[in-house]
Amino acid sequence: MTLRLFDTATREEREFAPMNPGKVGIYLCGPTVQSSPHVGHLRSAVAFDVLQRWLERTGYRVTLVRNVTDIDDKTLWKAAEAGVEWWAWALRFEREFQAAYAAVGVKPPAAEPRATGHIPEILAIIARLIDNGHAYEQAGSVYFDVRSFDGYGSLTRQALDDLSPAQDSPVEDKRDPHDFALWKARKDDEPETASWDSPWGPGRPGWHIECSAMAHRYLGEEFDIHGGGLDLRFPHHENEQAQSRAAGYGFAHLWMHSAWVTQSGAKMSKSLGNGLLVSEVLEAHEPAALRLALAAVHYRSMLEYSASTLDEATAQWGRFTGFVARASERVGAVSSAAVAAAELPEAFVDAMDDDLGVPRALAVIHETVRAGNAALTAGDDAAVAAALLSARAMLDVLGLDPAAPEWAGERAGSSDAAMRALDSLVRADIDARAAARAARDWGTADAIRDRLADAGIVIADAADGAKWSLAAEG
RNA sequence: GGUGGAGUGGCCGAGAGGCGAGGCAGCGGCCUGCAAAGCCGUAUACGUGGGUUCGAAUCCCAUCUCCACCUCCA
Repeated sequence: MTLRLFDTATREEREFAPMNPGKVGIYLCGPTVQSSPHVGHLRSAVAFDVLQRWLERTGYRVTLVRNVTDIDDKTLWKAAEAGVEWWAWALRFEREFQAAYAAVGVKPPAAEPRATGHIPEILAIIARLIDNGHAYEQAGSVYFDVRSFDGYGSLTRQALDDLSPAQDSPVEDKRDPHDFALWKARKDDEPETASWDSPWGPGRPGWHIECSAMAHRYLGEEFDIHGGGLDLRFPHHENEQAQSRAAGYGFAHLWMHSAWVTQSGAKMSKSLGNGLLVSEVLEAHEPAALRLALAAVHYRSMLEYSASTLDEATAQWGRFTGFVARASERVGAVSSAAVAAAELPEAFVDAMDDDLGVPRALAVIHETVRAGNAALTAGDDAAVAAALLSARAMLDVLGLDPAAPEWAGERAGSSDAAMRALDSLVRADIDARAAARAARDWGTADAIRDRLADAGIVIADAADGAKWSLAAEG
């Protein structure tokens, strides 16, 4: 079976066929950096990170471009309100987004272009659209002429006459109320640093044009996959596609959209103010657990977030890390090269090939871990080794290999100096408790265990002596 | 009004005509000095009403409820 992906444009799963054998170009709409990231933003990033990892695992070389929209109405407005330069405001949140992505193990993209860094490309594509008769200038702004382009609405099946008018600019300047701004003339109350010279006078890019310009610059006239959150389908992606195709470019072959994180059924969003900030969540939970929680639901299904979501994910993560730690101790650690080369169970491959069926893939991982734990109890080291390799290889595809550098060291077993110091202290307690137990002095033994537990250290007795680990957060 | 999506056991979530995915929580058991971890077992589940079929959570018809996009939004 080969990879099949759901294409928003055709509303069906399509067999993935790259333009160039062995290579995949992906353009992913990144954040508008005007406020702090919430877990919904991370869901989209994690979904496409899993896509990238699966493509890479199955032999593709992936070029993923994720833009940063560092100028828009809200950025200017919010920065002004805060009395900060708009570019400083944008950079502050760009850094927050980068930190959040890194925290949950999202691979850095091949390119991370900013809108304001691509004004020449934006001007070029606008000029091309004017020459083509698909755009027109009006009072220093330039608008896309939706009526001039037959394909308008094809991505999301919208009929122009049924839509509410676009409200990004004064309707009176437009030929059709659905026309949208490619270039916005500078307004008197906007800072001069937020405008650039153009053939139509000083101004700044409209919201959609930057993606067309940057996708063209980094991925060419046509590329394989364009991704983003569900809310971007219309108008953003519809407009992007219209601009690029009207300019004569083939643009994206396949469109993928990730679904919401909801709370009590309602979408989490900046404007609703019900967003759970990444920084808040990570204060109380491990980043890997957050990643697991976000990845565990199919990317096209709503993810219902509640107080128990992270607790459950933490429990599952504990199962994975616990098994990997115990199995590695028993049969020896597996190299990352071996993990990368390991054969994956057929059921796992089938699940991932079926439009990234992570929930089914996770079920295979759980079954593997259970079998591995049973083998550990039975003393079947060959089976333990096989389960360990298989489980780590599958978890690696999801970006959740507990032994990978980004997660190793979160728990006990770290080579970090503080952990070594702690280990030496805890060992003294473990020895004292062992002595008490040998003397059948259960009261003393339990008191030691309780005291360590209060400090967040979990003691587990095993056949070959007691082991300690840090309790899971949350 | 237009477009798209969803209703599955206490909870989260797969599946999409026929052996009840998986996880979390719960309950029973094994193991343990007691625990923890682990293992084994454990469920009148598929919004409602009809219909098709030997058989439907899965197909058809009707109906209710919820959500999203069409304004910034992952």
